[in-house]
Order: sequence, then structure tokens, then C-alpha cells
Amino acid sequence: MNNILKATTSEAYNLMHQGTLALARAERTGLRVDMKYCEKKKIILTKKINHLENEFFETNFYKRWNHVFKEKVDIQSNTQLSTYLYKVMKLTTSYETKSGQGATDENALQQLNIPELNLLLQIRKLKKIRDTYLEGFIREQVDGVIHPSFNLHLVKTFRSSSDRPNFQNMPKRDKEAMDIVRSCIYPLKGHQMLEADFSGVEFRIAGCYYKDPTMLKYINDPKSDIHGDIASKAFMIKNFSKEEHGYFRSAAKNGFVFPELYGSWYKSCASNLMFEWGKVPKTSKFKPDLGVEIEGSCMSDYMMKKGFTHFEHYEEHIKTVENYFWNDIFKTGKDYQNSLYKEYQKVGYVESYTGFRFYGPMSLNNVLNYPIQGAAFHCLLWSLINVDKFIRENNLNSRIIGQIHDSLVMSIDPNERDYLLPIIRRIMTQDIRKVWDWIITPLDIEMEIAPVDHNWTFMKKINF
DNA sequence: GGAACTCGCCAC
DNA sequence: AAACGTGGCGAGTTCC
Repeated sequence: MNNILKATTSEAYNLMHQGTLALARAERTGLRVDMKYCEKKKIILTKKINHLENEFFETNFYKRWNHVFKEKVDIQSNTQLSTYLYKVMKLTTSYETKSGQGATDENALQQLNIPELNLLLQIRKLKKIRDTYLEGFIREQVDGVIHPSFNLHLVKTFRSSSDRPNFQNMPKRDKEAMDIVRSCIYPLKGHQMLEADFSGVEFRIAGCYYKDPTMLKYINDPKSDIHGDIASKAFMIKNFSKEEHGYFRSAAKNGFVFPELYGSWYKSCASNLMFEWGKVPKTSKFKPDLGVEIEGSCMSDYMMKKGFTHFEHYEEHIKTVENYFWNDIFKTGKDYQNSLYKEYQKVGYVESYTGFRFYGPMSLNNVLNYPIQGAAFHCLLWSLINVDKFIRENNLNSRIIGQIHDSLVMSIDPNERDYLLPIIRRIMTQDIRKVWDWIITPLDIEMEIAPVDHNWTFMKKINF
């Protein structure tokens, strides 16, 4: 493949070996947990949950549920809820789970428009915070410190995973959940929490594999924005701006661009984009006043204003966007997808630039995704190893304390901050490219830092 | 009474 | 022909 050298298998082994040692040192350091806050919040959450449950028990909705299941009634049982909604009340399922049971997840419940179900969703959310996150901290802490494990041997793509507790799925998007959970987490005493995130690394690494000229142009020009461009097409926005149309942009990014790169197609993408709209049903005619409020009206109204009458009508529109994506702008990318899969069928494996081989029965989607997902994470792992090495060679007090796929989480000694932060940037954006010449795209990072002895909710952007 | 499963939900 | 990927974990359910 051109003149770019892949890493050898022994280099891949070395990455695993050095990575395991560096991550073990991060595990040993761990993160401080404010146990008093944690216990206090647990009590407050329990009170709120009890209050909401009592309110729910008063509703006719619950009384009928109770009547059906008698002494076995359990508001936490989705099996009961599904039976009650779709068999007893005979409501229409908007979609089903893998095993054919009527879905009872947040989206499915919202589409039913039953106010009592909002109580149930609120209860679910608070229980998740309490029972998964706070209880996890309490169970796993040793003298007020948690030591999340980071595994390099469990994930099919040679990414990492984390457990006991999982440090890689702490709430971030939901403000209430984020505040409660991340308020528990502190760096070492007298230190500052720091996160160094690769910006759009998966798309950039995808560019290294796809070698599509238009894709590379998008990556090289910081003013261009593929997700915004697709959003403006998918949602018919004339003068798109990142600030004004941020919601549409993330819908396009997560509902179209990435799925298409990993083998999805327009029908699923149309449904993904619709899914981002909340309560809008995915089938049949658009009705007024459904979905999140946007531009002063609801999403369904927005759609109708744009001239769409049915979901199927919108699907056809996304088909034209898909056509534009693969035939007009990323033609070379489509060729890459086809030739990679042919190569896999011929030799029985695919390889990452970082020297890993993926064997076994794989779908087209797997073949497209694994090398990119793996190599993108390996950029972070290589950086982590070398930041750790630098810290040890220079006897610094700062420590790596975790890692979330494309971001490095550290406890920084404030006296070392001005010296260390530029070095972290250099390692992650320059040194790595001297070692791995297959990275033909620029890399960039974003850093966030919290004040001394402040918790993980106080992160603010910092330029170094 | 525990293993293995499903479902829902958190992250990238 | 088929239709975005990778995890962990809690609670309920099913199977032995």
C-alpha cells in the first residue's frame, strides 16, 4: 500500500507491553474520591427517588399496572412494562428490541406521550446515577482512592476497556448526572485535574487509511467542516453556522458521517437523524408539535416547513445526500472501502498501521471499522507511554491517572504545569508523527484544566 | 442458587 | 446480501 510503512507485529507487541506497564502505574496512582460528598448525595438521591416513586404509585397508570401483576408488580421490570403497554393497553410499539419484545427505552416511552412515563424515566435516571456510579465509587474505593483498571487485552479492535469502576463512561452530556458524579473525583492533593484530548482523531486516522483527497482537504483546512456541510444538506440549512446549528451538526456527525464511513446506508442514516429528534415517530406522516424545540418550533414542524410530508419522503432525501457523499466528494474513499473488503476476503485478515492483525469472520462494517478504531486509540496509547516516560525520567510529581480512548487524564503539580503542558502537546502532535510516518494528517489536541484541589466538574479550556 | 442471558444506558 | 463500531455494569429474567 503506497510507500507508507506499517508497524511490524513486534512493534505492536511493544506497544502492548509498554502500554500495560504505563497503565499499571496510572492504576496505582488512582483518583481521590470525596466519600463524604458521595454518601451525602446518595441519601439525597434516595429521598428524591422515594418521592418520585410515591408520586408514581398514586397514578391510575400504576394502579392498573399493579392490578395486572398483583403481588409480583415491579416498576423496575421492563418485561412487565412492555407487557403492560403493548399487550394489556394494546398501544402500538414504535419499535422492538432484538428479541422482538416491544421496546421500553427512553425514546420508545417518549413516543407514547404518556405523562406518567416521564416519572418512570426520571426514576431510572436517578437510580443509574446512584446505583452504577456512586455505589461503584463506594464499593471500589480504598482509603478514599479508586483505582480503575485499564485493559488492553479484551477489545476486538485492540482499543482499551476499563472496569472496577469503569472510568471510561462517567456521565458528561447530562448536566445533572455529570455534576453529581464528577464532583466526587479529585486529583492528587495540591494538584490540578488535566485532560488532553485529541481533536477528531478518528476522522483524521480514517483519512490516513482512506487517502481520499477531499477527505484530506477537509482535515487539512481547519476552517472547513464536513459535519457542518453534511448537516446543511441533510437538514436543508442555507446559511449554516456551527454556533447556531450545533444541534444539527452533531446529528449529522453521529447519525450520518461516521455511520457511512463504517458501512451504514441511507435508510439507517435517515432513521439515525430522525432518532436525534426525540419524539418524532420514525414511520408514517409528520404531525405537528413533535420532537425537540428548535428555531422556535418543534422538529416535526421544521420538517413540514421544509416540504417533507412522510418519513419515507425524508429517506429519499438522505439517499441523495449519500449519493453526494460517496459519488461526488469521497469517490476515492468508496474505492478504498471496496478494495479493503476484497483484500480481506482474499487473505482472511486486515491490518492496522500500528502492526495489529484482525483475523476471524468479520462483516464489511467490522473490516472498515477495526483498523481505524484501533489505530486511533494507539495514538493515545503511544502518547501516554511517552508522557509517562518523560515524567519518570525527569522525576516529576505530576501523574497520569486515566485515559478515555482519545484523551489523557492527569494530575498536574501546579509548579510543573507551565513546563509540562507544552511537552504533552509536543509529544501528542509532533513526536508521534516522527515515529509513525503513516500519520499523513496533522494531529491536534485540546487541553482542559481545573484549579488546584478542585474536582472534575471545574474543567476549563487552556491554551498551551 | 448461580450462570448466562436480555434490556437499558453511560462513554468514546 | 446486508446495512456504523467498541466497551462495562445494574437489574430483571431464564435456565439448569
